[in-house]
Amino acid sequence: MPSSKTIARLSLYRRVLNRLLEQGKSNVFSHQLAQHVRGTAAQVRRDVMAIGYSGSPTRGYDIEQLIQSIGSFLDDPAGQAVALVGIGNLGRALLAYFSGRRPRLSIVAAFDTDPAKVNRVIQGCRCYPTDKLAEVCRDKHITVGINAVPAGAAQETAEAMVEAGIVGILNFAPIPLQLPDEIAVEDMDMTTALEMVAYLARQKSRKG
Amino acid sequence: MPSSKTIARLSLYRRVLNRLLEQGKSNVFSHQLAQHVRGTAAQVRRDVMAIGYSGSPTRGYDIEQLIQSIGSFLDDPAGQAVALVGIGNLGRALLAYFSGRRPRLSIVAAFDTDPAKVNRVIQGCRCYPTDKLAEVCRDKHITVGINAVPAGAAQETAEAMVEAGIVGILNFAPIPLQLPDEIAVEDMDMTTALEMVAYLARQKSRKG
DNA sequence: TAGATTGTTAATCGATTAACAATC
DNA sequence: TAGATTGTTAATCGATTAACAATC
Repeated sequence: MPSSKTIARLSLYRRVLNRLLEQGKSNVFSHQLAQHVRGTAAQVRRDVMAIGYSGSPTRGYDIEQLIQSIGSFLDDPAGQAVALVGIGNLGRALLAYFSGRRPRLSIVAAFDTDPAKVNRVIQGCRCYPTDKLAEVCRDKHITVGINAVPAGAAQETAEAMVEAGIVGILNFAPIPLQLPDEIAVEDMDMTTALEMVAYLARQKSRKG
Repeated sequence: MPSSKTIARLSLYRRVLNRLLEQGKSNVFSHQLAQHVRGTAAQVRRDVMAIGYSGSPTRGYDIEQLIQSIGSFLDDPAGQAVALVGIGNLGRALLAYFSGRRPRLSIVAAFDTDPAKVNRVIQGCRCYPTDKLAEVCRDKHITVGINAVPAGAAQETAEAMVEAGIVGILNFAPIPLQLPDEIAVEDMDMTTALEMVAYLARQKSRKG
């Protein structure tokens, strides 16, 4: 049972490895991979060991095999269906990112309360009215949700998601949701991230 | 010199405190604030101590004073101007979030290579062609940038930002940027976040 | 005063770093 | 074989937790 940080790094490794594969490379050393992800070689080795894959002292890691190891660790073999709630600008950007791109983890339904937005197909994804959430989630076996509604509606939307059987929520609302502990919540806090980068930028420019 | 995690938590505390203030509350105990941010009371007390503010044993923290303490710690008194590069769906969502909302940290210019998008005003923010980046950043004293361009253009865009004098970048590209250490970079990795929430959801539903 | 909370110190826990033997 | 890298173990570092005195 690796830590959630290890999970996050594995996800990133996989994307970098896929790009290296596209560039025609077949193997990679821990320090090379570390450089691409702004990490350390020891960290990479620990993470790879955690999923039970082994490298070779002279060739490092076989990229294709490592990608497959990460996949069999991170991905649900049966696939996981994702619901997006909130079809504003952010929602549409998320549809472009996650609709139909990856077979094992893909947005299969979008929801909004605005009647003008429903019953359309955006980025290949069908849009439904939010009050059909429970019904559609049941029919499509959706277990993961993305909450991209305005701040004021975020808490009640999240509760409706839980009601609909969703057990993991990617949350874009600027304030943490109050949900039962059985629900996995990951906050994408853009305000905090911007304030942090602004603070760190000021510290850096003071030094330099 | 608090850790970057402390910085992130302070940013979140401030938003929660502002909402409590709107609800008419004037003071808050560490465990109450902790509950709102899914943290611990001890953590809250440590963070507050780190910025030199003190509470009272009987009344906890004065909300208005604590907000002000956090502000004088996090915010640049002179304000920091932010540039957004990439006016797609994501960029427009970011403009809605960050354009003109907060006087001390606000997007003051947006950039895109698409001629159809420039020389307009979106969410009160003027749009420029990307090749004017250096010029506009100099004129408007911009030190912070948001990178919201498509993945393929992310690295060269980030380099142009650095060239233009930007020292802190909020990055939405799915692969880490290769930049000098003097630049503060914060990654908003939506792919990792979604994969992580999907993984954790599966673990939770296995248990339950 | 009694009671709950705060700030502070000591103990614990986990993660990172460093050192080293094993391997191709 | 020589050399660089891997996997493993011990040492260090930092952060969290627990215990306690100070305070309103």
